[in-house]
Amino acid sequence: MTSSHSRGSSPTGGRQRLIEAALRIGASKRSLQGLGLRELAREAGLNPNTFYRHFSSLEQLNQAIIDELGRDIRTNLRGIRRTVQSPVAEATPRTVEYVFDYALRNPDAFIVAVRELHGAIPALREALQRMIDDVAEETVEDVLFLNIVPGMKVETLREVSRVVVQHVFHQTLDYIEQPARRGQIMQQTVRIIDMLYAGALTMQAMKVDSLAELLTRQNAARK
Amino acid sequence: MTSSHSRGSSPTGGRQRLIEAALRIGASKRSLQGLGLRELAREAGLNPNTFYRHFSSLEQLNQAIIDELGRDIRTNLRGIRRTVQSPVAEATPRTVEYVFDYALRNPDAFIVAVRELHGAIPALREALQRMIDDVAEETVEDVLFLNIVPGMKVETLREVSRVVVQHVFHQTLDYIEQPARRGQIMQQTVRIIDMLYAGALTMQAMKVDSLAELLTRQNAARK
DNA sequence: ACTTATTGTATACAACTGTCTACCAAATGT
DNA sequence: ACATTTGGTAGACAGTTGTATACAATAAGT
Repeated sequence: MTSSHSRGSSPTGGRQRLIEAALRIGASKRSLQGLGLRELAREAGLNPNTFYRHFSSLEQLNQAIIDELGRDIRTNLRGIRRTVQSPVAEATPRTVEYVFDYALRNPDAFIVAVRELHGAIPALREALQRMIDDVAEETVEDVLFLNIVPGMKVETLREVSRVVVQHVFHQTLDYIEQPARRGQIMQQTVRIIDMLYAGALTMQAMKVDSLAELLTRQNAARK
Repeated sequence: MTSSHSRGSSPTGGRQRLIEAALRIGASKRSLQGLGLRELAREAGLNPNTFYRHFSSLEQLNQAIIDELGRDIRTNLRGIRRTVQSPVAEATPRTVEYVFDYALRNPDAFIVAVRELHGAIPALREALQRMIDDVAEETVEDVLFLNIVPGMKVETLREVSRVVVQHVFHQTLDYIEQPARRGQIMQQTVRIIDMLYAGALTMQAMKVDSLAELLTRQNAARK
């Protein structure tokens, strides 16, 4: 021990250090519920018991991480709406670019978030799913405002946007972990999004409810 | 202990029981790497040391689960190809229906698989991703053979199919966990798939590379 | 200046963990 | 018939975990 009984050695405040340690371990080693109080304190460079000064249980730590993650991601993604209203044609690629870049600057948070979206802690899972739904709802508003897909039914738009947000969210993991393929991943992600909206638009314009109908309709028109 | 020192009480073979116990715990409590040898044996109703009769380490257990999951899911999904060649228009809904039904009969396996796809064990993650890619590749072949989306570039088809398989895979979780919404989930999933293929088809037919191009092209045609 | 929170540390303890060695019984090959 | 392999059990070991109690030092309130 370098300087025992002195608090000056930890100027950062233990609470934040513990949360960061949890994200670090959760991103690399195990999932959030697997981590132990002592392992946590060790990673944070603190005495095990210091944990109890800030949280009364591991569950509360999870709750704190939920809040931290939710607030962080939400506010940052909300910032995108304002910065990216540029030319409408560039809305999707700019947004995806922004999200990926943000993910790259907070890799641990994103890795843990994606991981826990399918993880074993229901509370965490639900909180993350709610966040995705919120972001999707904002996306719907943006798409409506920018009139990107004119005349599409709001309900359909909502369905599609949820899938889009979920897909982008998942793709951030590949983007983080495969530096060599980042350009390709971003390009493909944008293409997939465009295809989804294009398909929804086409199916509605042709007044069909399935791909099969669309094809027979087109075949009929061709003759 | 009911009948010690007699093997007749466990007719099922311990190895399988351990794997099943691992899936059960992995699906409900923690992620796979988090589980302990003793907890495992307890769940399986075996002596902790029996574990060593079948696996020399927890890593080997993971490997065994990978094989088990991979083989199981792969062979079952392959069976779909043969049973579902019916009317082409019904190919997608029938396939999705089959997959969801299969997931419903093996919920633990699917929960663990989806969870570990984004989990902390690289080997497991890669194996599952490879499985998804394989299934996507088979899907490509099927789509080509049934001529569902005539004249689409194979490379595009591959991209789209990967996303489709991944999406369906994720949706199985919601399908399992939300009995009340099953009808809706299935219907939405099929719709999303149709939209994706429809969008890819439309964009290629119109010779555009983005949604924005498609819209300007359509606007021009309308005048 | 004196009390009181707040934040951190040290020590102790029971419970649990992975692993080792030794023992047991049924199945199997020859 | 007998030795060997296979699948299961029992007990013991050191290390780790969560938690409780007691103590120290800085910060803040009055």
